[in-house]
Amino acid sequence: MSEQPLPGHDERSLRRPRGTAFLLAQVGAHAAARFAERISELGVIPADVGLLRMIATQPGRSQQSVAEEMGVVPSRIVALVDNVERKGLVERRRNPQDRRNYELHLTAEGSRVMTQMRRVGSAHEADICAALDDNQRAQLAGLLEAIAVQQGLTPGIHPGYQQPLR
Amino acid sequence: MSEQPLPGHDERSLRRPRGTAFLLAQVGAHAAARFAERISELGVIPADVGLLRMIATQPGRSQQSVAEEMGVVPSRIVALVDNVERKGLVERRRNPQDRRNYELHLTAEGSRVMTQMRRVGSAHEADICAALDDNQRAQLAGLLEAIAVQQGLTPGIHPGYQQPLR
DNA sequence: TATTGTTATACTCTATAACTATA
DNA sequence: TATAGTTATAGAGTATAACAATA
Repeated sequence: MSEQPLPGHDERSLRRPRGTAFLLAQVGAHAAARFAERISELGVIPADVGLLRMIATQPGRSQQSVAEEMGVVPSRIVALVDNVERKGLVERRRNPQDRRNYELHLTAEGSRVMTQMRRVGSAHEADICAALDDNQRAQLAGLLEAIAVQQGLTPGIHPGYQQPLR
Repeated sequence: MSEQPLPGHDERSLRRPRGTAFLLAQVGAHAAARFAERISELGVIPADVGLLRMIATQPGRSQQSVAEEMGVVPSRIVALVDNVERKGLVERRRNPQDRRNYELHLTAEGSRVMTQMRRVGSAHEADICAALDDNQRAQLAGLLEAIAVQQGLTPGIHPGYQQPLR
């Protein structure tokens, strides 16, 4: 093959063509994967985190309201809640006013996990940004924030997990 | 909906706790999703892209070598190659020297798609970075590059697609 | 015996739609 | 009839391990 005189050592030319958007996706996926790794020590998975946070922020919410905010179909919430309920982090309480729906509440254990999650989050933050000084971290946050706003991203929601990627 | 005391207007307090790492994952996932959307017009999916690029860069590679570089199991490459072969973008040619393996080559159509992919990539880049001026884009690229290097990420490889996220 | 690629199998994740129980 | 939640089903994606052909 005469078209590739340099089989593997031209990393410079391999790296340059990739733009900022690719780098963003790559580093973002890495950050998400490392986060998943870290929280696995708490016995939870990324899919649990958003749900737990929503319940912590607004205890007593219904599954429907969670589904709507997450942008997923209600039947999926069933499995999600089953998951965290099985782990003893959340309980379903019948709403006495309208016995069709449940109120979702954190258990004591669930609250404990949420507290630990904040510690894990800080450690994760420090890990991912280890290459940057304080000034650079603020810069990065500002740039990302600008993109997020301009792209119309919802502040707390990570859409990555329900994307088909087909 | 009889919502909680502060249904949605405490976005500030919802946004702040999320650190730079979360923002990175969120924006990165968004960039990946938008990219997937764009290339779907070319009839390819993100999983195809890395493979096509590797074959374009080093025509004639074997499935094994691709599997190794991608960090996935060889049996998965079978389905991946089946995919792009079915689309008429890649062909398997028996290696006459060692008939156990295949040489992977782009077809004419495959080359055409790769060319269009570069255009799509530029448009995508412009879209994602629309909020930033040239100076800021360079800044962002530099910061991300620093993180990527420090975290030991392989330049051309996007690990996000094979992560279980459990 | 080792290597390249393939197939068989099983498991997870997810969406759709039918179903139940309450209203 | 409408709504909250559930279950049944089917389809995609993926990993593991057994397998065939070739070396």
